[in-house]
Parts: sequence; structure tokens; C-alpha cells
Amino acid sequence: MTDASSTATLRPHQGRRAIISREDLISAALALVGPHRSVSTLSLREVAREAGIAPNSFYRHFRDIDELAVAMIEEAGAALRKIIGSARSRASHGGSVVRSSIEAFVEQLNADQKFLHLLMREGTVGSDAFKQAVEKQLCFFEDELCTDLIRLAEFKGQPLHQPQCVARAITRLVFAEGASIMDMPADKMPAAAERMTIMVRMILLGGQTLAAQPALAAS
Amino acid sequence: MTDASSTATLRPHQGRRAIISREDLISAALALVGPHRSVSTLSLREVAREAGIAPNSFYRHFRDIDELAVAMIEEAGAALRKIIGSARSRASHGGSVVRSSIEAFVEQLNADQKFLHLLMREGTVGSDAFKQAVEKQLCFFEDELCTDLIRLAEFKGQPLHQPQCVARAITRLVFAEGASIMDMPADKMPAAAERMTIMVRMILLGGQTLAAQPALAAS
DNA sequence: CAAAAGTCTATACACTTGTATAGAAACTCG
DNA sequence: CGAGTTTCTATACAAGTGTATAGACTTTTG
Repeated sequence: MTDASSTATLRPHQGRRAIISREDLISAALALVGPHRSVSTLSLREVAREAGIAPNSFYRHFRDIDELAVAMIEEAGAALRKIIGSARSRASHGGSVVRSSIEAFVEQLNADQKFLHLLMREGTVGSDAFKQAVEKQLCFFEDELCTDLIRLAEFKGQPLHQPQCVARAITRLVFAEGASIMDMPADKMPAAAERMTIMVRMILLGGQTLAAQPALAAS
Repeated sequence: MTDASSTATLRPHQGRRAIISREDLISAALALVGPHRSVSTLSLREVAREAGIAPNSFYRHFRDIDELAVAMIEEAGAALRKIIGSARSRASHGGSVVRSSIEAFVEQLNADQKFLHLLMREGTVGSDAFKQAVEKQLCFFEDELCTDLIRLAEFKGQPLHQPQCVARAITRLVFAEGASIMDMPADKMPAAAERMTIMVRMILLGGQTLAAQPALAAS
């Protein structure tokens, strides 16, 4: 594969120039999904129509619609992790990491980006390959959050009980709650974001308390 | 509607006896869904075929497939709440409510009931009516848990910060985590259930700690 | 018993879907 | 230029979809 792509880079077009790229197809698919349209209902013909190509040309880029969906998920995950990551590092030498991360998250919720949509809502239906792709992205978030939590705990001198578990709880909760928030009327969203912050704080505080008094684990 | 149903009860069949009922259609639909099949991909013809009737007879019972889906969700929610509720009351004068509730939950996860599937996985895709139906059931769970948490807090003399928020966090987390657990290989499930218990404990503990030291809310 | 009423089936129509096949169009290289 | 190579299009097919229409069957009612 490395070989194929490198020769492709050296001799970009041996035959007719490609009129459309994988990214164009992903864009077309992104344009079709939305609050009322899920990836799993996209049809090959529909995406091709949106992209302005004949249905069969689709196969030049993806083996089937599922491969497209997986590519979309990976792109969405990478984009979102970049956003959240920069928000975190921006805040790391400033104030509350929790608040600024959630603010960045909700900001993306408001912006009409489709990325969040994909990751939050579509992880539970669809093909196995698709579900695994979403799961993988969520685990990336979890791991990044985990290393951050550990660093923060050491920095503040507040130990955390089972940081990986804390990170997972926060990640899953935020994505689940986010999916629900997306369907709310706009005027209820600030309150929901505030509530989400409290939820995350509770988990963190629970982890800290548990680290201080392990006996509580059996309460 | 009350009038119509009451007259229907008084005079059950004015014409030919119904060969199939709403419940039969729901059963047929339940038989079709599963780990690899989501409600949103069910077709009217398919459900009718499974139920053994002609496609058009479907309309005698539901206006469209979406109305069927909503009915399924309501049935699933009621059934699951009954199960969890009895598990909770069984444990209320015994030991840990958290553990026994989660055990009941995971037990249902293992049993090949489709109910949990519907509530956990399908709440984020589909029509608005469908999403709202799932959301409503989740709120029922949240409310029941909330009253239980309040009662428990008073009983134990351990006040809880924002019990409604705690209840929501627990509900959402458990359902999200449950959806993920369902796709795991069976040998990893006990560990996942244990981890879920810890997560719930952290939230509870966070809520208690926050009630004791409100100043921590701004940490 | 006949009429009315409700439930179901059969057939049909227009539409969408994925994909197979064949060929046209555009590009590079000798 | 002509050969080779790649991309894209046109057409076609079988299958599946929702649903409209018309009629057959069974039960209650007059």
C-alpha cells in the first residue's frame, strides 16, 4: 500500500484525471447527513448524486457505502480531537480544564458541524465495522483525557482513583448527554451545558474522594 | 379515543374477527431486530411478512412503521422499568441499591431480551417521534431513580447535591455504557459491569461530597 | 336470511436500491 | 500519432419498497 501510494504520488495520473476524490465524496455525504438524517440511511446512489457523479463511479473510491462511513468517522474523530485538544492546552496554563473543554465541546455542538453528530449519535447502529470505528474514536478521546487527568492530578497533588475509569465515564457521559442536547430547543442549551459541567465535576470529585478514602468503594 | 376504545371493548367485533393484533405485530418486529438489525431499518413489508399477513393489513393497526417503533419503545420501557423497579425494592431493605440495580440491568443485558437494545442503541437515530419516545422513557428512569436517591439520602442522613442531576448522569451513563457492553465478547462483560458499578459510585460520591462542601463546585 | 361492517388478500404501479456490463473520454508514454 | 491506462457514463436488471384499488371472507345486526 505504501508502494502504491508513493508511485501514485510520483506519477499522479497515468490515465484520465480523476474528476472527483475520496474527500469530495465524504463532503457530499456530510452534506446529506444532519439532525434528521443518519449515516446509516445514506444510499450509494444518493451520495453519488450529491457529488455529481454516476452511481458506478463510487466504486472507484470506496468498496461500498460502509467503507465511506468508516472514513467519515475517522475524519470526524480526528477533527474533533484536534479542536478539544487545542482547547485543553489553551486552558492548561490558564484556568479550569473541565469548563473550557466542555465549552469547546458545546461550541462545536452549536456550530453546525456534522462531526459531533456522527460520533455521538451513530455509534450504536450500523454495521460492525462502523460501530467499531466509532468505538475506536471514543477510546482515543478517553485515552487522551486519561493522560490529561493523570498529569493534572500530579500537578495539583490530588490523586485520582482509577483514572482510566474516570476518563471513560466522562467521555461516555459527555457524548451521550451531547446527543440529547442536540435535540433541545436552543434556549435550553446553556442550562444543559451547565448541568453537564456539574456532572463531570461530580465524577472527578468522586474519583478524588475515592482515592482519599478507598474504604468508601464498598459503601 | 376513550370513547372509541370503550365501545370497541363493549362490541369487540362488528365485522370479521381480527386475525392479528397490534401486539402480534410488535412481537414480529421484535423478532426481526437484534444486535445486527436496528429498528430504523425495518420495512413495513418485512414486518408484515414475519407476522404472516399481507403488507396492506399492516395499516389496520399502525399508520406507518414509525408508529410501530414508538409503540415498541413504550412497551420496552415499561417492561424494563418494572424489572429494575422490582430489583430496587427487593434490595431496598437488604444491601447496596447500586449494586443490585446494576446487576439486574446487566442480567437483562445477558438475557437475549431485545428491550434493552431498543432503549440503548436506537435513541439517537430515526424520526423525531421515535427519538422523543426513547427520550421520554429515559426520563422516566431518571425520575424514578431521583426519588429513590432522595429517599436513600434521607434514610442514610447523607445529603445529595442536585439529586436530579445525579440521577440524569447515572441514567445516561448506564445506558451509554450498556450499549457499548453489549458488543463486547462475553468474557469481558463481568469486568465491564464491575467498572460500571465504580462509575456510578463515583457519581454518587461526587454528589455527596459536593453537598458536604459546596465550595468545591468551582474547583 | 340479507345487509352492513370490518378485516384480510391479491394485484398492480411507480419508485429506489445495488451492481454488472460495455463503452466513451481524457490522460501519459513510446 | 497510436497504444495503453485509468476514470467516468449509459444502460440495464433484479430485487425491494410504500401504498392505492378492488374484491373476498367472516362476523354482527336488522
